[in-house]
Amino acid sequence: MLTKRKEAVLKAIVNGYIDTVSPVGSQIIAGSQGLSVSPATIRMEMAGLEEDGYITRPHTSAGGIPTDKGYRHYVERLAERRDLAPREKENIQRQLRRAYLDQEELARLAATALPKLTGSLALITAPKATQLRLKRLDLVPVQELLVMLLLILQGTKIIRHLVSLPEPVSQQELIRMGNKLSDVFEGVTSAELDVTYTELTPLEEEIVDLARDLMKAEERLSYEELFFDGLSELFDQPEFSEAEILRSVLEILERRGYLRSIVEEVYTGPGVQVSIGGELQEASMRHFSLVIAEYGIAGQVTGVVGVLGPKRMDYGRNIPAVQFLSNLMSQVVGEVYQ
Amino acid sequence: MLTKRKEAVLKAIVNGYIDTVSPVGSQIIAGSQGLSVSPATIRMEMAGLEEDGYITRPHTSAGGIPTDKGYRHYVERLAERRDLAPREKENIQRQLRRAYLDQEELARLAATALPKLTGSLALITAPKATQLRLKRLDLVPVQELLVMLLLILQGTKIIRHLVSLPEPVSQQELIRMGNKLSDVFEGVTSAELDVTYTELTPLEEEIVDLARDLMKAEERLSYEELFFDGLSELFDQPEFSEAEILRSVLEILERRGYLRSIVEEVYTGPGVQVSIGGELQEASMRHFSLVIAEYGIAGQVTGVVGVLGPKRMDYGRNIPAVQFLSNLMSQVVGEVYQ
DNA sequence: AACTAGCAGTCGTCGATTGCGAGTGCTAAA
DNA sequence: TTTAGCACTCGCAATCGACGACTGCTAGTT
Repeated sequence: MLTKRKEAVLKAIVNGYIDTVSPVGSQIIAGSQGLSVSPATIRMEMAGLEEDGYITRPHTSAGGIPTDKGYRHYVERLAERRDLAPREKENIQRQLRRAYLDQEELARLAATALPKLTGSLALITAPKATQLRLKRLDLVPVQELLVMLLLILQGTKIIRHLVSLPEPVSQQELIRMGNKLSDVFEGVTSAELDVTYTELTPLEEEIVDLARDLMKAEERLSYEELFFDGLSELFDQPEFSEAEILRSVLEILERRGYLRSIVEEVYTGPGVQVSIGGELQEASMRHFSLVIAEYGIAGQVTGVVGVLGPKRMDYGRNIPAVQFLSNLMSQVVGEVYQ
Repeated sequence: MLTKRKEAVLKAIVNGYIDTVSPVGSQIIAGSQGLSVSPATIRMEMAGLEEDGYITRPHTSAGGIPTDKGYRHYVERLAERRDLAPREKENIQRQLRRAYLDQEELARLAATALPKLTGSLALITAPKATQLRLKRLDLVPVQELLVMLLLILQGTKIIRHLVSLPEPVSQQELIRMGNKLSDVFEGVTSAELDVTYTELTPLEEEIVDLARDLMKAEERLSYEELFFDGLSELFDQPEFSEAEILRSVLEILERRGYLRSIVEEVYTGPGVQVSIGGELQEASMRHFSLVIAEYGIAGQVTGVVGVLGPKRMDYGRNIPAVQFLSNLMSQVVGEVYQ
C-alpha cells in the first residue's frame, strides 16, 4: 500500500510525464501543488517508488518515469476523470445521428470523431447481433443462370449472396418465390429456418438451406469488421517520432486479425476497460495503452469502441470519452432494435 | 532531344538511384552495361544532363539524382516494362474471384493485393455506374412509423434509406406496395422513374419520388469510397525513415477528399497514367509518384486503381502491375453487368 | 575533335572529445 | 523526519578532424 504522500508523488510524476514526455525530477515535483516539501524529501519517496516498481529511471541521474504498474495505479486511483464539454458531446451526437440506418456507417463515423477528442487512434467494431432474425428474402436476377439472394435482417442488416441456378427461372417466378419465402419465414431466427415447415419446391428448399447457412455463418463471425481512424493523430505524439515504432504499429493495424483478438482478449466485463503497455502482450504494443468499452444491447447486439494511444495518454479525459461514446452508440443502436 | 548516350547515362542514374537511394557517381555509371567509356566522359554528359534539368546534385561534389523531369523521361522512354510473373497473376486472379458479388469487396481485395506486388500504397475506388437501373424496390418495417426503403440496382448495388410514415401501415400493405412498384419500375433508370407513369397512391408517389432522388444523388457522387492499403509497405522505404514525411502523407490519406480530387485530376485518359512528384501539386506529395488506371466498362461502370509510392519506385514493374489489375477488374465487373 | 588520365579541391559522414546542465545519492545538520 | 549542501553521474549538443567519395578542370592521347 502506498502512503498518501507517495501517491501524491506518483501522481505528480505521471501527470508531469504525460505533459512533457521526459523524465520528471524531484524539483519539478516539489513545485507541484499539494506537496510542500523539499526536493530532497521527494527524492526519498522516489527511491521508494522505484523499489516498489511504480517508476523507473532511464539512467542513474535522471528523473522518474512511470512503469506499467505506476500507470495502472494512476488510472485506478489517482487520475481525475474529466468529462467532455457539453459542446463536444453535442457535436458528436449530431454527427452520429446522421447514420442510424447503416450500422457500419455508424461505426465509421464514431471512428472519425474519437481521434480528435482523444489524440489517439480510434478502434471500433460495427454492432453485431448474437441472433439474427430474417425480415425479408429477395431473389434478384443477375444473369440468365445467376441470381442474387438477398437476406434482409432485423436491424437493417443485409446479407447478399450469388446463387447459380441449374436451369433458367423466369423473373416472375423468382419474385413469387421471394414473396412466398418472405411470407413463410418472416421474423424467424436461423435455428427456426427449417425446410420441413411447409411445402416447398426443391429449389425453394435449397434456397432456404442456403439462407440458413449464411445466417449461421454470420452469427459465428466473432466480430464485424474493425474500423480504425486517426493514425495521424497518433503519429503526432512526440514519442513516436522514430519511424521504427510507427512501422511496427502499422503492421499490426494492417493485420486486422491481431487487433480483433486483442479487443476480444482485453474485453472482460462491462464498463470501460484499460490495458497498459505490457498488459497487452505483443511486444510492439509495449508503448501503447488501450481504452475500450462494449456498447449495444447486452445479449442482443453488441460492438466494441475504444482508443489506442501512447501509454502516456490523457486517461482522465479518454476514459470518460470512451464511456460517452459507448453510451451514445448503445442508444442509437437501440433505436433501430427497439 | 537527348543523344543516345545521354539517355544511357540518365537511365543508369535512374536505375542506380532506384536501387541504392543515394546519389550515383560517374564511376558506377561507367561500370554499368552498355557504357564503355571512362568516368570522365560520363561526367561531361552528366554536366549536360544537369544543365538540361534531368538531374540535380545534392551538393557540389556528389553524384547525380534524377529530377522530376528526369523520371518523366525515364518512364516514357527508358524504363523496361517487366510484366508480372504468371504465378503472381494467377494468385491475384484467384483472390479477386472470391468477391465478384460485392463490388466494394472487390476493390478492397484488390487494394490488399497490390502493395505486396509493388512495394507501394494501393489506392482503389469501387466501381461506379454512371447510370443506375432499378431492379427491385422493397419496403421493410423497422418500427411502427419507420420503414427501410431498399433499392436494389443493376450490378448488385443496394441503396438503403429510412422513411418515416405519417401513419401506421400494415406489413401486408408494405409488401404489396413493394411488389407493385418493383413490377412497374423494374429496369428503369433514375430519369425514367416518373410518378405520372401509372396510378399510384399518394404514399406510393412519395416513395417513388424519394427513390428517384436517392438514385440521382448516388449518380451525382463523383466516386465511390476510396480504399487504400499497404501503408506499412510504404513506410519500409528507406527514404521515408523520417517521421515528418510520413506524417504529412498520413494526413493527406485521412483527408480522403484530397486524394479523390488528385485521382480525378490526374486521370486524363485511357491506359496507365503516371504522375511524378511535383506534377501532383500539393507540396507534401513532392516525394511521391502515382501510377493509376481506370477500369470497368467505359461509359457504364468505372473505377480507378493505382499505387502511390516513392518517386524512385520500380516503374518498370509497377506500370504493368497496375495495367494488369485494371484489366482483371474490368473483366470481373463486366461479368456482373454483362 | 573526342576522349581520358590525373589531380586538386569540395563537401558530407562518422567517430572522438569536450563542456554543460539537469538531476541524483549521500551526508551531516536542523 | 526533514532539509541543505555537495560531489558525482550521465545524456546531449556542439566542435573538430580525418576520411573518402566525387567532381571539375587541365593537359595530354587517340
